[in-house]
Amino acid sequence: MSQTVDRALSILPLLAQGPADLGQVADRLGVHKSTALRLLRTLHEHGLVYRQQDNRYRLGARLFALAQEAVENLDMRDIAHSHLVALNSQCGHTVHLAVHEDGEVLYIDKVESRYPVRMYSRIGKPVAITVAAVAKLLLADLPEAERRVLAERLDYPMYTPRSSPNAAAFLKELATVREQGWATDLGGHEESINCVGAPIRGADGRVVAAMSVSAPNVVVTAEELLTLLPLVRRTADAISREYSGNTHPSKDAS
Amino acid sequence: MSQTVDRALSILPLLAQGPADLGQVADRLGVHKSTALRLLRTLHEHGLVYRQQDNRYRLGARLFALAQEAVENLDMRDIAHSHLVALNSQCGHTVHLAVHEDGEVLYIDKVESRYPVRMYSRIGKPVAITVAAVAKLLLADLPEAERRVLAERLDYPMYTPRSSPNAAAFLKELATVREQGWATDLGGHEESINCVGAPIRGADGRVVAAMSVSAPNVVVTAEELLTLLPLVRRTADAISREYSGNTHPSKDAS
DNA sequence: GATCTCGTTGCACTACATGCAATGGCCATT
DNA sequence: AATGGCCATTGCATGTAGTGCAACGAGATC
Repeated sequence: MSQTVDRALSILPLLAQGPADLGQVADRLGVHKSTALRLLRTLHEHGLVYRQQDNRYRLGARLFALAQEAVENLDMRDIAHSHLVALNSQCGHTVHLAVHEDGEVLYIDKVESRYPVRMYSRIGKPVAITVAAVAKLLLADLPEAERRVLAERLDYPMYTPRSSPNAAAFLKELATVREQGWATDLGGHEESINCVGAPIRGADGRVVAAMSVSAPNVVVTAEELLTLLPLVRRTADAISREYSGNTHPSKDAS
Repeated sequence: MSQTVDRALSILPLLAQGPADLGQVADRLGVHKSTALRLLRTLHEHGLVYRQQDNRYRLGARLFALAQEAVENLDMRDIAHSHLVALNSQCGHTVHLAVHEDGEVLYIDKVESRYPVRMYSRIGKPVAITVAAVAKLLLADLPEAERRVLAERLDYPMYTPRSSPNAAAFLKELATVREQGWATDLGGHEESINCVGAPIRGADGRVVAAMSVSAPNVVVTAEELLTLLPLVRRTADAISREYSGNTHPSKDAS
């Protein structure tokens, strides 16, 4: 909508691939060097790009600060975290929390076996949207039309023989998930990893987040993991209730 | 330099504090609502902001993706990582790698005791620049003038009684570090945590990064930790050599 | 059902971003 | 050393594109 801003922001994914000098940026943007220079300067002032000694530009530190702050200020993460930790201490396995956003699914919290460390290492990396239990939960709740469009748009990489191979199979899987109110990923992403997940709903009943418990085959079989389902669902429901209670607690803060 | 982009980018830190609606954004930007709308739309198209159901905006997923990619593409991190892991496996303690960028110091890698997991949890959070060993190393190598200006600009929070209290003390500390070629943080940030660090230098001898080993008092005393200094320095030097060898290995990649 | 609030849109205006061409610094080549 | 080429930088004239205004519409509130 805004040409100038559009151009400036297009520089970021470009630099994400690696450092580039002024000429390269100008070329790939299709603008004059002086224009590119101005845009880069503005990005630099805001700390989004950094200029290294050789005059090449790369992404800047402020980007991390923003990403960090963004995650920490998510209401959902705040509310859910203690529940996730509690669940983890009961079952010992890795617990994930994820949300859906514009066709992508991303983890916003993770509690790893025994080490209650917020690991953001996965954040930003696209979740395997066609196979992850949390992804199925989040997409299963989309309106029919939106779901179909999204399903057609996706790629269906065969991580393992059990990965959803195409849109039709995926939509069928989503229908099942929608019906039963929970989801699994039994070796669909990595052969030896199984997950059980449950949806977290807002006050209006729509799915706003999803959580899952993951464990490798060598620790517990898929059947054993499934016995955790009631516990997972109870945790998810508890988070749902707490979230519905105070969705916008800090609305007055200005 | 570019007004439009400047305004658009100013929205990001604003949203980092929490979700805001169109009116709030327009007010805090000092522009008309229609203008703010256009900027937000552009940011939205690039995935940097997300529009939630209640029409409030918050930071978007693409931000995480960018931050993630940025870290993974750092030459220094690539080169250093295996060395850090090796050091960790020898001494068992937490190992940090940090760089300096526009007056901020940030961790770009971390290897935690026994769990060779890339933890980005600290990335973005400002390093305690007045006390951390890696910060001292990076700032000590700045040109005289720049160092003074920066030192004056900083805040000097007293995390513990041993924190640098003011610019004068800090500059003196930096002089020492510069002289001896290594640095410590003995309970300056957290009472019970000690660190030893060494600089990583580019081909021209300038400090381009810094690394440190951290351990709590209860595991090893400060004296014992200091015995690791030769090992730390050797590791840092090894990284320096490797880095100097091929600073820009992928320059031909279009 | 009326009123208020907030997001949205079309439009006229001019401020601002753009491309050009010229300058200067840096490195490599002879 | 001197020269030529490359690249970042800058001032300026042009006109495009961003801006604010005002009117519209949807949704909530009483």
